[in-house]
Amino acid sequence: MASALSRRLGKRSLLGALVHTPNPAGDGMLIPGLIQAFRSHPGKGKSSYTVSFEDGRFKECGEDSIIGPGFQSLSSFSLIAGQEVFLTVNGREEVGLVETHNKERNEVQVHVAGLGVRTLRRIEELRLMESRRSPRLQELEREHTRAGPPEHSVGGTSSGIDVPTRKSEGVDEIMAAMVLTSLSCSPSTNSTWTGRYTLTSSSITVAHPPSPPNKLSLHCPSTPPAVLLSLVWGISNMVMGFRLCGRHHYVKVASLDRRKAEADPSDGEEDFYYTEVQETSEDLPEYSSVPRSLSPPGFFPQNPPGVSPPLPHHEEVSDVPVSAFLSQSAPSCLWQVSADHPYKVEISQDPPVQPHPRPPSYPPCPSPTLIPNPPNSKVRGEAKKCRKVYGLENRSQWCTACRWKKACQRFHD
DNA sequence: GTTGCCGGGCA
DNA sequence: TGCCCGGCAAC
Ligand SMILES: [Zn+2]
Repeated sequence: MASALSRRLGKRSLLGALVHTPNPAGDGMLIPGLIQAFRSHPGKGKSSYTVSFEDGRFKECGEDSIIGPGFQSLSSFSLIAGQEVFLTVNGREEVGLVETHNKERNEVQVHVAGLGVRTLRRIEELRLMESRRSPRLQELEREHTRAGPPEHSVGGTSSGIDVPTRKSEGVDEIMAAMVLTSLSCSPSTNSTWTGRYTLTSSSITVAHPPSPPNKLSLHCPSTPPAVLLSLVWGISNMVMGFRLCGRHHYVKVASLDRRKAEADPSDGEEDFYYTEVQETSEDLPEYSSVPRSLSPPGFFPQNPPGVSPPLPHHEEVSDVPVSAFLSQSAPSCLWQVSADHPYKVEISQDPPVQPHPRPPSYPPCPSPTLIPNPPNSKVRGEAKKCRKVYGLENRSQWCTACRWKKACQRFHD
């Protein structure tokens, strides 16, 4: 493989799913949003999700206040007048506005302006999202759900990491979560990579609540800890900015083979690769060094430039983006960061303060570092391997790989 | 020379 | 898949 750099990591999840939640403004309207982050509360048996709204706000929602595939059904909610809903009228999908909702009798009066009619429906017949499929199929599907148990538990008390077995209409673009806790580095053989980062874990751990100093655990032997600067995500990738050895690094982590992961959900994992996309030198205030164009336009209009989409840590709407805190230590809870956004990642020429693109002198950085190795260079691991440890005469004590003259399994570098 | 291990062969 | 080894590059 060209980049020689792929790692399996991450759990597929609901991240990126289009859902509806009660408007944080409190007007009772159910408004659309995207699942941005997921958090499990170990021991509590409940999960909460960070939902972003079209106006750029964020809210952390309990799973029982979210409507959508893999979450609650609309039936358990009260609709207020003015709520936009979709319904099937004479075999065609129409959009209408709720006028009244009688919960006891399960009657919702909907005004379908397009047809100039008012109709009385049960709430089960209403949808918050436009269907892409034919209403006929919708009806059939509804018959099915009525007849049998749901495919997966979406009950309000369900706990743990629920991975949907089905994706939502219009949101079949659910992308796997991008998650990682730590990176280690070793020589690279690819020119676009300025280092080889090996994911050593499969989750991104973000302390809760995030608090400075933001530290990213880089499992790079004999390097100082890296300081996380930013997490910015795109359609199928995430750019992580961190400072190490006095330099700023931007590593793009992207989904490698999504289709494969889709086809094999039992696997529960997905391939990602990551690439260093930018490196600048120090002297920048933190959070000011994120490539600006990385901020998702559109969906996060209020993001201050240079700040990643937040991982809110409050129950209420969070207007202030919060940077992530990555820690090697066991976190109290786990965030998974969505890697799915409707925009393209472009790496901007983020102008560092200092005008020279490559100053002749870098601050000293211990080795191994994230500095690139010459392409195609083959580096021998530091660690002593079975052969050396046990000696030729004790070949029987070697690990199998060593016995077979393969890469040692017992003593990793 | 020694060590680590890739790539290939064989059963 | 398990096993072995030629050969090469890093030390
Ligand atoms: Zn070994």
